Amino acid sequence: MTQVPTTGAELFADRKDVVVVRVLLADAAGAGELWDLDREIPAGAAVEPVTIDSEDGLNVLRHSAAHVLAQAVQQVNPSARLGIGPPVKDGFYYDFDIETPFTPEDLKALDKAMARIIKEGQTFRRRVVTEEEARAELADEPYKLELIGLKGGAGDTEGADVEVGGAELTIYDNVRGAGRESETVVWKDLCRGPHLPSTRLIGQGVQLMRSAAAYWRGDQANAQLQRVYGTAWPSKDELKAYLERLAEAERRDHRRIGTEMDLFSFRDEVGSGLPLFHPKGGVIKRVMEDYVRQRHIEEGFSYVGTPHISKEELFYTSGHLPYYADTMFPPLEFKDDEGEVAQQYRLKAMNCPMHNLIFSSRGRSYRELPIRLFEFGSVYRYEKGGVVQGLTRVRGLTQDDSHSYVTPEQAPGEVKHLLDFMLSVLKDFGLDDFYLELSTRDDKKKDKFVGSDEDWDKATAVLEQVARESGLELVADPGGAAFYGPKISVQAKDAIGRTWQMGTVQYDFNQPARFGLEYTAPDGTKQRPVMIHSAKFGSIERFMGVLIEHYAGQFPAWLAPVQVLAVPVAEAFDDYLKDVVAQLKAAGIRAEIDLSDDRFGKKIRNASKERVPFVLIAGGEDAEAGAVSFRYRDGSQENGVPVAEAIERIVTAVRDRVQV
RNA sequence: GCCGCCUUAGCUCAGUCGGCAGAGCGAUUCACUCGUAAUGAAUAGGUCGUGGGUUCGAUUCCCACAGGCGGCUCCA
Repeated sequence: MTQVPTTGAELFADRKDVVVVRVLLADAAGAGELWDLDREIPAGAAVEPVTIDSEDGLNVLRHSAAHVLAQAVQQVNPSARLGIGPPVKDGFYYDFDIETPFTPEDLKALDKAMARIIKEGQTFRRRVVTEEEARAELADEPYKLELIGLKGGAGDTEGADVEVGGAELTIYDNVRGAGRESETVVWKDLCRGPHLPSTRLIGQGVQLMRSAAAYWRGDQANAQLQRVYGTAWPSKDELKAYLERLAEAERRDHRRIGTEMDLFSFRDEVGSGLPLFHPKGGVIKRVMEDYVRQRHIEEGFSYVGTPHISKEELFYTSGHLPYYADTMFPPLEFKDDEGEVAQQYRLKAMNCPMHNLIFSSRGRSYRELPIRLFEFGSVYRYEKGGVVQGLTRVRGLTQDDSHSYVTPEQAPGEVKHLLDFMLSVLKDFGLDDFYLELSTRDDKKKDKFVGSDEDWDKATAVLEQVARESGLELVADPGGAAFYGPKISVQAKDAIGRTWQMGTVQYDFNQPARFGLEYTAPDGTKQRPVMIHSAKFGSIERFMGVLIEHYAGQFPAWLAPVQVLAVPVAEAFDDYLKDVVAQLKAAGIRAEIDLSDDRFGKKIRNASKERVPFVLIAGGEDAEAGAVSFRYRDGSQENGVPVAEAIERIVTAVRDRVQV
């Protein structure tokens, strides 16, 4: 508790790592606010130091860095108009309205200009202004004026609250030579703050990364601004560590590894977003499918099959076409004798309508429920040109898609069943760090969603309850629901900490009504089932991409395209290893032998580049002992393992799906 | 779909300020090759993404389209 008016700077004069303070006024509740160090703190307030390496401190650092970027941009190009400049994960950005987009050379020049401002040690000085004053001072900054007009409602625009989110409007002056006779304000910006006391504290952990266009206030209908992204860290070493993490992510990029390991390709001749799986990628895909199919059957699902195309009326019945016409491939038209279009077919973008028809193919009894239909459904979605990306966003994909038809009473139990099942499947593939996202309807845009308020509330409540009972972290995603119902999606963290959206469970009260689905209840009345959609890993293509990056191509043996590569030390041992490989193949192992005329060292190098889990080597010592030597992907080795034991060890590792 | 950048051999990339196109890896052939990440030599391989335009001449300059990369918007 403070006794007399003071400042954060005075309170923590001996703490160089304190960059702002968290202040809770005497009569206020909540977590308090972040304040600049030089702001006067009234008596009775609770004050906590905030250090630069804390989450709050990093955000302040990055926000201040964004300001220096904006100052540098206007220094170089005074006609650049300012958008917003918030901190984001690992860094910051700032949007500018500028005549010509930034080039990489521009970014280098801006990096230098920022370094000069940082080195100079300018002071960030907070100043409260009235709306009229702010409008007068920022007359040349149309975007800032717009934000002032939005004050209060600015929460709708991501990042805008860092400019005008506070209770009062403030402008930050960047002061050169503060406290001296010669002090001058060299730049200013509308900003909520807080900031570091001095630009000098930004230090050398800052680097501009790239520039790209971004719509003003995130709306496609608005002007496009030029956004500059930067990263900022408390020290140069942390910056280097971050850049190394980016480099590691690039080395793991499934597009690069897919080419290196000859797993798949995309060809202009076929079209954007339509992958071709090569033999080795085909092995991975097939193993994934075989395993997931078996698990579904064990969990009470029936494997079904449906066509890739259908008359388009089906998608009007389901309700998809009016909502998603622009992401479905255009129709295939059949003409009659007069040349008039007599029938249009569509590639399917979802499997549910077909499964509904299987349900309705005959009368259904309550005794049959739940009916669980499952298939690897190939669907085609005409994703917009700019969003197609590797295997993670494609135009032709295979969903491990299921639809459970249940009574309303059975619905909560089935949602739980599906969620547990999905998590256990993902764990078997080596992902075990999850959180859940609950996507709900946007109440302001009800026309984008079909169904009554009661249905939505009920469905959302069922999903939310099951999600909470899972014990996993639950994140809200308002407005993210499908048009026909809310969904839970599973987000999984990979080996280097990135999160990926995996499968979903969706509650659908809409399609059963549109398709007139019904079952006969015990009392003889016709009742409407609830339908629950679920894809366990979303799409096989995306999941394979995620697995490639998660494992950096070093798959556990059960998924590896080649599980064993035998490498003879010299030609004399070819026959010995051929026999071992034959035994492995007989045991169901994908084993190959390197009979090329490369020298031994080169064969080891090749095996290493192929990321084969087990490299088996045999030379004179091994052959005499009836043994082989193991070489693993980390370079470790184990010599003289008897052949029978080696085979047993490999078979066990594959069966138990363990990483080696 | 929008903005910017990019597209040269199977892969990774040089290069041509408009005048017959290059390297490394990979492939093929030959020789060599007994212990844990590159043996050597030779050979083959390219209408420089596609289509138009400008020009005596275009891989190079201009336009359109396709594909890719990074963002934005979107993602049943």
